[in-house]
Amino acid sequence: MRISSRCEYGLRAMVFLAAREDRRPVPLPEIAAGEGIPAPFLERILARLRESGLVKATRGVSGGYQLAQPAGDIAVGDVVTALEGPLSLVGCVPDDGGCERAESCASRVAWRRLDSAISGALSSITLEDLTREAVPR
Amino acid sequence: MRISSRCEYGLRAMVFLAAREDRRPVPLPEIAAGEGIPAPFLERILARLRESGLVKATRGVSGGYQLAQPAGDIAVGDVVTALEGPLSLVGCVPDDGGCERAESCASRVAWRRLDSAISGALSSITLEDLTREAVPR
DNA sequence: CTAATCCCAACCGAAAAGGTAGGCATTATG
DNA sequence: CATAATGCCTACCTTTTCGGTTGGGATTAG
Repeated sequence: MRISSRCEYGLRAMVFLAAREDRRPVPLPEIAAGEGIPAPFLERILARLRESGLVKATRGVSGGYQLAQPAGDIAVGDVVTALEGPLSLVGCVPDDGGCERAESCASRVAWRRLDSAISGALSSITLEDLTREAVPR
Repeated sequence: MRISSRCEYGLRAMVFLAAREDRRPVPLPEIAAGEGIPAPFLERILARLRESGLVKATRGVSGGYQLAQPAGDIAVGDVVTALEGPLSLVGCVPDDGGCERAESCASRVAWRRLDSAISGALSSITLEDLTREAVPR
């Protein structure tokens, strides 16, 4: 089980934006260079984040991207969900997807516990938390 | 983030074996039919589980598969790891993979916490736990 | 006007997922 | 010994996803 590059890059970009205390838009090439992410790829990642309402973009000269909400209001899980789609480990978690065995399925118990462990971890960490923990160089 | 069918099937098969209190080998077609898994696919899944020492196989007539260890000694994480490979969310978790930013990387903090949440959940549930929780029909 | 910037659609190669087909090796049982 | 049930193995196939590129268009500050 591996986090996709898309998701990894996306979180890095969000943290990068969160670390910019000045609230002016940051141009994409600057994020890409700062984080070592291929620019065209990052562009599509930011498009998804924008569609999910996590960042807002300003076009034209001196435009760029900013967080759409305070860093403390954006959880890591919001970023992951925006980029990976809804977190669903198996078809029957969290909702039984029409599988008639679901109620008596022992395996499902395991996936549900895993699901809540993941959801808990991802929703409890905000971008603000991460910028505080980063060691400045 | 989704569990692969391979992994889902694998856990179901393991629980199926664990539920067999009689310790005689269970033929593959019986597992496949009982769990609704394509037999040739299940065969390759069981091969991996055997290579990892989680099940043992007996060939020939009246052969089949059995758990290689008591159900209480096999954690769900063992099954997942056997089928999915080592659980590594990103290249730098749990070990920095030569990334010189790793020490000061804010995102890594998030992945590490997620990693420990997942590892904790997967290692704390055994097959025995699951067979106890299953609702018999 | 022009250069910087975001926006968008199409394409591409590689890998993995999910599954199938067919044949070989082993062994309990009659 | 013959046979049928079983596990073991290799190769193949189709579809989807991943990671990324190309090329062009729309917007806007200076």
